[in-house]
Parts: sequence; structure tokens; C-alpha cells
Amino acid sequence: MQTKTILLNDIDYITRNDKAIVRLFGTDPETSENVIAYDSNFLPYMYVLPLDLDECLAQLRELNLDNLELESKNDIGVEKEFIRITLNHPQEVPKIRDTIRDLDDVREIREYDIPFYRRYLIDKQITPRNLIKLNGHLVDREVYDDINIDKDVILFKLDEDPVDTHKTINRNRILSFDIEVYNAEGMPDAEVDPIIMMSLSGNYGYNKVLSTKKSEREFVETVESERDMLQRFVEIVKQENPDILVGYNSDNFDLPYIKKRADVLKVKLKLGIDNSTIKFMKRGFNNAGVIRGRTHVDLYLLIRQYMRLERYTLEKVYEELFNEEKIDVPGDKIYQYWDSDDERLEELFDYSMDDAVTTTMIGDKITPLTIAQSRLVGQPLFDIARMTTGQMIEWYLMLKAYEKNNIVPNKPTNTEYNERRLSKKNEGGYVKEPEKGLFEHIAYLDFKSLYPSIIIAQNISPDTITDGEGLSEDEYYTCPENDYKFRKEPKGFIPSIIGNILDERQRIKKLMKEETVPEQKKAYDFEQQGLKRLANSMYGVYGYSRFRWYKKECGAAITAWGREYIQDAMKKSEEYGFKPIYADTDGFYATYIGKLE
DNA sequence: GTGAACCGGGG
DNA sequence: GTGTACGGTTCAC
Repeated sequence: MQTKTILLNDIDYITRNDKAIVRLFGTDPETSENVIAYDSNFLPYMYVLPLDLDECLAQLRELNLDNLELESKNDIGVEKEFIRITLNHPQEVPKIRDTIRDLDDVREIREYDIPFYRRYLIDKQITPRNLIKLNGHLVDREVYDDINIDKDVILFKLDEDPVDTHKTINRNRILSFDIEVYNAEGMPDAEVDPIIMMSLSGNYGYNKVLSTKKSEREFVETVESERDMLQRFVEIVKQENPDILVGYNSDNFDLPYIKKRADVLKVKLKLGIDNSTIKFMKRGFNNAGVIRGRTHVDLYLLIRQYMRLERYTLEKVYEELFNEEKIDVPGDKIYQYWDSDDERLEELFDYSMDDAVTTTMIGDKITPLTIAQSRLVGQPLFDIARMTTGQMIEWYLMLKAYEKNNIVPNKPTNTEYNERRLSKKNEGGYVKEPEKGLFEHIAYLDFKSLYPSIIIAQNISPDTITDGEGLSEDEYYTCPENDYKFRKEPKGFIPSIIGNILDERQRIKKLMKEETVPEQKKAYDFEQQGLKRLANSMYGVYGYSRFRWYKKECGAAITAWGREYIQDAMKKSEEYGFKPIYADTDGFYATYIGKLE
């Protein structure tokens, strides 16, 4: 047996002989070689909450479901006996779920909608972007019939569970790409309009524009045909082997366009580590461009999570982040610049290069936070880069639920979702409209992480809600305005997790202060920022209708206490000679009207 | 007023 | 792929 350590980048599964085999994609941190590790020892499963246990078991066995185990799990504060049904293939899960749904003694089905690779990461407790220790041995490409993979990719069969070292390396090799397209007829049509330029830029000093036209610019490499350009593009990606491939709106423009042109020109785009072509994963109405084994990040989506702007054009985003103007060519005139064959063509080359360079700069600035979030939440960077903070929280909670042997609540059905949405909207934070006038001696007072603090202080959690019966008054907290009650003991699921996040953040901040290596200092900073975002958004789980842990009462209690806290603080400030003039949710401005020295 | 339709980024 | 966004604005009646 051999040991191999990889920086885990990506994960999926393949099907061989009707069985799912998990593939872990990573790079050897010392040699930068690409590694694919196969694990064929993990099976999909789901849980059934029975009405009558024995009856239920009998009914399931009748359907030839024989891999059944009993497990005691905590369901929102209550210990319950569940039947765990283990299956052979992930795609059987939704099928069997639908089959058993109407059985007389099946009360509820749980954890039937967790993608297999995510289930693997959670259950094996391994984290993308960490260094993972693998025990197993090298295999030939024939073993798993993954025969199209390049010879320089190392294939490894796991004989034991992978082990997370909980360490990482501060390496973030980013390669950006961007295309320019011929567009005499308005928005280009990939069936007919060729790609005229492909630009690439690496944050380690790599700059290139591929084109079928010649240029004086050093960064331009001229190729014979559009088809050659696509092939050269693949070659460069392979040769540069970045940790992250970034684009701007590349999920919805560049990658679909490149794929379509490759189809039209009959070029095989072997971009994946396994030499697979670009694939698209449906995410709502949009697609996410998958380059298997590499991490493709669309910065457009990321930026929309990261900052609030009116418009999110590459130009506006770059100017906002770097306070610098960007080279611009009006989109609808690109074909004219291309056809001009004069100085304007050179301008177009500059523009194409600049788009890639600025994309790299933006990626360099914001992906470290996304990497930190990926490690916190324990899900792949590709997924995290396409999640809202709310979704990150949900996956983080699902990880923690597994660790604490809590069963995960189901997502609401559409009916439940609509009911939740239509039910009277919860009141928000307290707002005092600003008083008119000019004021002197202004002070601003605010609560640090008001909502997270309230959740912890009042132990607000779906598993601590009580009607107070059988408890004495000092055993629960009572919310002002609405009388919701929360048991003081034991600590609720969500409060305890927020507590851990805040403690961890303090620990990281301390490490950050003591750290002397600038790179590591920055890495700690991103980590504590990620933790802060997680804690501050956690209150949303109670208010967002699609969340598994949605609980209207909890959401209402938090804001009610919030309103009380801030108004108390305002009153208190008046005792010290302040007069509040404007307040919003967790802070207020006050003017000092007491005696000055 | 209400619900449907549209929009984002990209060239 | 153990799947089907989202939130805001404008339009049509």
C-alpha cells in the first residue's frame, strides 16, 4: 500500500457495472501532478421514519429492499428511530423514494436529495482545498475503464477512507479566459459567427491572445484557423494547469459559445483532467460550465454575492475594485474594429488582453475568500462559487447535523414554500427616521453582530421552542411583543453552531494578529471574514422560505428582541446626555446635548 | 391592484 | 443528476 497526499480540487462519480465510483481530483502539492483517486466503497442511502417499525420493515422488504439498518437520530430535539435504506446507485434514491412514499407505514422520508458527492464529503469528513491523505495504490487507466485520460495523470485506488489533514497550502494559481466574437448581426450566433480572439491571463505572469489575424503586439499568437485556435486554447490550459479557471459571465456566454463552436468545427475540446469536454450543469434556468477536475469559477456570480452595485459589467466592477479605468471597445462595434485591419484592430487586441488581465485581477482579489468559504462549508469551490450565503449556511448546517447525529429536515414542498411566502411577513429591525436639522457632537453606537448574539443569548432554535408547559418560568426565555418561549437548556442546534463559529473566528483573529508571514496573515483574514459572513447571515435560515431550518417564530423572536435591545440602548443613552436622532436595526446616531467640560 | 413577463452578464 | 435560481422591475389588464 502507498500513501499519497493531494490538494483536493474536485469530486464526482462514474458508474461502472451499475455501481457508483467516487472520483477525487487533486494535485500533488510537491510535484503539481494531477491525481484522480477512485473510491468504490461508498454507497448511497436515505432514511425512513416509520409509523410502525416492524410493519414498515416488512413493507420495505417486500419491495426487495434488504439493506436496512436501524439508527437513532435527533430530529429537531427529539430522538427518533429511523430506518436507513442503503442502495447500490445514487440514481436509485429518487426512484425508491417515489416507490415507498405511499407505503402505509412510511411516515416520512429524509435525506433523499443530497447529491452523492456532497454526501461523500460530509460522511468522510473531508474538505475541498485541504490536503487529503490517501491510502491505496496506483492503478492503470484500464482498471476503471477511464482510458482516455492522459498518461501524465496519476490514477490511484483508495483502499481505505481518505483522511483530512486539516491543512492547506496558500497556492492560488489563476488562469482567466475571455473570447471576442464576430458580431455584424447584433448579438452573435454561435452557429455562424466565429470566435476571432481568445485571451488568457495568469496571475503568475502569463498573458496571451490567440487570433487568426496578425498583430504587432507581443502577447498575440497567430494561428491558422479558428479550429487551431480552439485546439491551442486546450493545449495552453493543460500546460498552465491552473488551480482555478476564471471567466466573466463564462457560465452563460464564453463556455457555451466555445462548446458550440467546437461542435460546429468538429473539434474535441479535451479540457477536463479526464479529457472530458465542457459540460453544463443545470442550476435553475442557468447553466454552470463544468470542466471536470479543474475548478471553473464565473466571477460575475461571485461578484454579485460579494458587493452591492447597480450594474455588474466587467468594466464597472473593475473600476469599483481598483479605482482605475478599463480599456473599452463598444460591444456592438467589435466586428468593425476587427474588419478595419488598421490601428483599431490593435485596439481590439489590447481590449481583449485587458479583459483577461482585469478578470485575473478580480479573481485574484476575491477567490481567496471563496476558497476560505469552501473549506469552512466543506463543499467544492465550484459549488461554493455559485451559492448564495444562505445556501452555504444550509450546507454548513447539514455538515454539522451529520457530526451531531441530527437528521436533516426536508426542503419545503412547493405548497409549503408558497404558504410560508404568503404568510404575513415578519417585522424587521427597528428604524427611527432621521430627525431634520444639523447636529453637533454626533456619536454612533452599534451592537456587534446583534442577531447572532440574540440567537445565542436567548437560545433561539427550532429545537428549543416551547409552550412553557411543565417548565417553571426561569427555565425559558420569553420574547417581548409575541411571547414566544425558548428553553434555556439544552443549548439549541443553531445557537451552538453560531457560538462555535464566533469562537473559531476569535481564534483565527488571534492567529492572524500573531502571524508574521504576510501570505498566511492574509489567509487568516479571509478565513475570519468567511466566518463572520456565515455568522451574520445565520439568522436568515429562519426567515427564508426555502430553508430546511425555516421557523417563522424564531425569525420573529430575533427581530423582536432586536427592536427591544436597540430601543433600550437608546433610552439608556439619554440618561448619559445623548439624544438619538436616527436608528436602524443594530445601531443609532445620537447627538450629545449634555454638559460639555 | 395583481399577476405575468422580463431581466441580469456576455459580443 | 439523491437536480430545476432569484429578486427586482416593468408590462398588460
